[in-house]
Amino acid sequence: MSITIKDVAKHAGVSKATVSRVINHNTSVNKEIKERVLASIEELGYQPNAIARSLANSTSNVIGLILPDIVNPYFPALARGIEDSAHEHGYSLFISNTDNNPDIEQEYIEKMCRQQVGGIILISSILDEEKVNKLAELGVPFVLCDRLIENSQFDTVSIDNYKAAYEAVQRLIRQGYEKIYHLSGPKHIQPADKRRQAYIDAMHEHGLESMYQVGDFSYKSGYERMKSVLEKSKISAVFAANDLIALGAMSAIHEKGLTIPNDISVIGCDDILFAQMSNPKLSTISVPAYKIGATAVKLLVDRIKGVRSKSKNLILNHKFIERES
Amino acid sequence: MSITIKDVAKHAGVSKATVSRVINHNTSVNKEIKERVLASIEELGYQPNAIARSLANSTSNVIGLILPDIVNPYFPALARGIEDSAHEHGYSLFISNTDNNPDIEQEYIEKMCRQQVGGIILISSILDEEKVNKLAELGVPFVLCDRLIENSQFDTVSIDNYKAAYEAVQRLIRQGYEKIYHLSGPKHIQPADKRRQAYIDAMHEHGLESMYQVGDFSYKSGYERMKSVLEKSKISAVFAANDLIALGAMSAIHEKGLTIPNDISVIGCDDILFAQMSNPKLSTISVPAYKIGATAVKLLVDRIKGVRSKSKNLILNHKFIERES
DNA sequence: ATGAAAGCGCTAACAC
DNA sequence: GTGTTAGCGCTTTCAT
Repeated sequence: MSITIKDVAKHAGVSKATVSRVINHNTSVNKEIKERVLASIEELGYQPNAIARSLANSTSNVIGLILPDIVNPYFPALARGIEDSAHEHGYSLFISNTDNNPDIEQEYIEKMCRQQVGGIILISSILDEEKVNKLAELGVPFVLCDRLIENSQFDTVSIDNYKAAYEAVQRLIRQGYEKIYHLSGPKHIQPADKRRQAYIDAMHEHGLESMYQVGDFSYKSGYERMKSVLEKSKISAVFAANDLIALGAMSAIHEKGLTIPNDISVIGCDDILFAQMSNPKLSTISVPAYKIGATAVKLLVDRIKGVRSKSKNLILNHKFIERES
Repeated sequence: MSITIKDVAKHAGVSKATVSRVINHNTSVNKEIKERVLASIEELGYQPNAIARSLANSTSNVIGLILPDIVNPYFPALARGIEDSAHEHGYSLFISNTDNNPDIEQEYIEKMCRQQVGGIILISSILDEEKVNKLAELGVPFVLCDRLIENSQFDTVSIDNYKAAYEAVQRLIRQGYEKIYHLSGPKHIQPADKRRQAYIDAMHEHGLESMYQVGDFSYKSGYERMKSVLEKSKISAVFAANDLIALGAMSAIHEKGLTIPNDISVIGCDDILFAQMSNPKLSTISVPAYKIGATAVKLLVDRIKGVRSKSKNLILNHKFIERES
């Protein structure tokens, strides 16, 4: 068995309560005693048991992260931002992948509640008002990232997906492209919906015809859709809903013997690690994933500590990155 | 406040112990009573408090994962394998990134111990006998992945890095390449050391001169080293210690106006997601990261449950993937 | 400022 | 087979 607060108390010749007071440095304790306790802690190598603490406090220094899939290259940076910031604030981090399955998502939320996490950062599969209301009943603070519902009682962090996509399409149009195809993301995944709508609006507002196809946020999906598009239509540019799709499209374009950007220009979204490693290097909308994560933790910690009660909806800045595609 | 075991006991007209017995279904309880308790649990929506459970058991259904950096594309698949398998076995997962900093690593290990994790999966920065012995004193089960020290008291999972690299180099030699350069990984990172040694041995055993440079496991490092190599030496093939380095090297080669594999052939190691997305697609040694993760959890869970006491050192199979580079 | 004692929600002897 | 009781290690009234 390991050293407990009782051992320290005995060793320092004080009560458990006093030891507790010095390790939580909130209430004041006699300086001399404090030092004696500190010395005992040092000497015995005492480490407070976080579990016991959590039970007594009915909350823990743990936050939960629930996301679709850490293997999707957009998420590692987000997760890293969350992890760094969490540890900075003294929290540990639980992580689970949902594969966008609402049932699994629900299961993990419950599991984390049983663990009495202090709060949860959720990148949800599907979110509607009803679901949000249910979450609120759980009594655990949530921060919603990327996929959110506006004006909920929860804090949220994201970029302005509509604006980002609109600007990107507008940029292509201004460069003279007219046959711009959109390889969209899945229906009902909020950023995909927003980016699609922005594309449609931008095209129509410039008197151009919109052409798009819904599909997965994956390389394979981008590759396959692009392949079929190339067989049917003559297009001059592609706006992909994310970089993975864009990379897949690039592969299909190369396979067809066409060159990028001379024959077809491609732009993506996210700015994942590989956007700068592709050949040619992918031009894309940079989404500050790391910062979104770090910011989400800040909001959550404030909320846990009760610093703030009004919900905050933060929109971080995106940036268009012009590279070679 | 939420529903506790006491509420359920009262509602079902039994003692807390009985409720505890039914939710842990180990000891036998009267079928009728059992159903009554189950009904009460259902009706009240009772969720056992994992924290209280952990305190009483002095262990938790949580395992910790400590790895260098989730943003490095090799690790997401590993982490995902661990997460899936952990949840399958009823465990939650803590995660922390060390950036290969031994002090941070130590800090996280201690933090997880304070959380009374059931066990820890460690991809360590630096591991020597002394350190391993210290870890053993902690009394928490560890499983070492990828970077390990043989014949320790811990379970380990990895591939045979020496063999994998040796085969890859041999393959190049058999194809007629002679001027094979090795872009190695950092010194003292075990897989990097093994791969480097295998390269050196393979070259010498075939009467060829070994040429290599140590560096980071990063794209940038691969790019820069390759650039300088191209200025000085005439080489015909590159064996990179990982895919990120290989991708960086490919970029430098393209920049120089050379083509792959005609002028220079490149092979990597890991088979990260992007190996199959590059242009040309990267030939590489496939490391079964997901499986390594899933296997590590299995070993750990067995160990936690005391199924096995002798340590196991598992070597999973790698596979050479011939693509276009 | 400090100590004694109750309690957080659960499990595990130990009795019956 | 079931209930009673004593913890697990910590925090937090409530006295002093």
